[in-house]
Amino acid sequence: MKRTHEIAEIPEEPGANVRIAGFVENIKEVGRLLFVWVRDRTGTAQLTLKKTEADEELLKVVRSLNTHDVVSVVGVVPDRREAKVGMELVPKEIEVLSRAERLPIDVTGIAATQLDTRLDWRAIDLRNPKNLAVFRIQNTLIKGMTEWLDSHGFMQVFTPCIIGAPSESGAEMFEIDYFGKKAYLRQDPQLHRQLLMVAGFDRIYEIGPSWRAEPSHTPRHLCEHRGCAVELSYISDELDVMRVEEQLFVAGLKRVVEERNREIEILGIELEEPNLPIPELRFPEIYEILSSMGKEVKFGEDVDREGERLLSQYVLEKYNSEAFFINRFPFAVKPFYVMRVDDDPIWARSVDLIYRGLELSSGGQREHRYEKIMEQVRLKGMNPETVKWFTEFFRYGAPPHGGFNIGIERLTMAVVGASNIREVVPFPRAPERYMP
RNA sequence: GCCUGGGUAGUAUAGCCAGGUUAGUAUACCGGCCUGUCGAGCCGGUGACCCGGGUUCAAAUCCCGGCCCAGGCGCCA
Repeated sequence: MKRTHEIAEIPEEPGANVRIAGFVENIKEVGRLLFVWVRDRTGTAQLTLKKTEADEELLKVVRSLNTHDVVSVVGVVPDRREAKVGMELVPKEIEVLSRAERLPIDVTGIAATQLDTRLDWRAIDLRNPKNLAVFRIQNTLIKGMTEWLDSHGFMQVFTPCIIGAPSESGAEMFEIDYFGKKAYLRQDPQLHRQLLMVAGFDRIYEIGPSWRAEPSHTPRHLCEHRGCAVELSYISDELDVMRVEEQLFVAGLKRVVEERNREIEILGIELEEPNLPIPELRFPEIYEILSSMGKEVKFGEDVDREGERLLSQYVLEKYNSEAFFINRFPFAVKPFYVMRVDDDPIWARSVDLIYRGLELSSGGQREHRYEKIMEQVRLKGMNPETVKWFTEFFRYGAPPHGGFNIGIERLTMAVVGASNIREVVPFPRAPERYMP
């Protein structure tokens, strides 16, 4: 191997011999001394050479170094550590594994490069330790969530990404050629998850991508995003779904608070687990709340972005919570498969989770009664034939069920305080970007 | 898709409204100096007006078209 230790693992004892490897971060010459900073994913080490004492060959190598060259270094831990950047080593041997030209972007933050240019050079941009911190946090969120799901009886499954019929909702789908026939990339795995409830799988989750062919030019939309989608059976109503969702959500955040102090510090963010239960606001009361805040929304209509922000503010002031549920959306603005409130059917048992002013998920209770589903297909003005592949199954027994899909990038974005969702995707897909 | 703003060295910006000598600055890069730097410092150097058309004696600057970006809205995860 080209190394014996990652940089953070370099032992403290003077005289210890190690071999590390990483990118050259900086080279400085001060008087009779030469400093080389080498960084790997765990941290930075400073190589210190005294020009008067160092080996000629070694000096030659050091003088030839450029920042971002990839090197492997054999070195010794010195008696006295004076470097403030991290570990210090006296190098004995430096092997250059790869040479770097001048970087096309700034990764230090001194002349910070704009996001779009950074994304052109993403693999290099991702060398910025702040970016690594973002993905470590994302990884920890997912770990916290999947461990919670696994330990609460949920089974991970994978439903198809390629689907044969355009789905129910209004979102545009990417069309693909499927052996000469039209097929589509799913815009949500939700209908197939419901079919697994019909199958009696009972409690499932899926982490996977969805695609939207919407030319959305906003800091919070992607054409390709990933969700943690959960579906469960034998619920009494949508409140059972909310209780699962909030525990899952907190399990992810808790894990980050517990394990990612260093990354939280690198990013300079603040993070607290929300208290449970997460407050719930319902239609039509929401109209009154907004009205009291000076915003009038017509009865039966959805709230817009401004309304969403006002509700976030309301919840923060009244409940001191950064997260809240919106429940009982107007059926008019929701797809055919949601369950309406039987004795007040203009409202649906349809739930969004909002966190730090951002919509993280949609979900709720689904309609499992065949006649009701067909009635709602008609109410939405859909051709029953196009959804028959889905609806037919409900003639043969379906448990009451519900679920939700938490947008992983949205969640990550809110947690790390990113101003653009593309920051939290290694290689984001947006209307004008599909490379690299 | 609509609205607003923008595109100047590798990167980030000033200049544009009131068109006119070598297009300023920071950083990166190259060279030099400096007995411990840690966003090191100091000196010197290389390096740029998005593309196409138009107005004009003269265009980075004004006009038209295109491409691209940011933000807001819509839609949503």
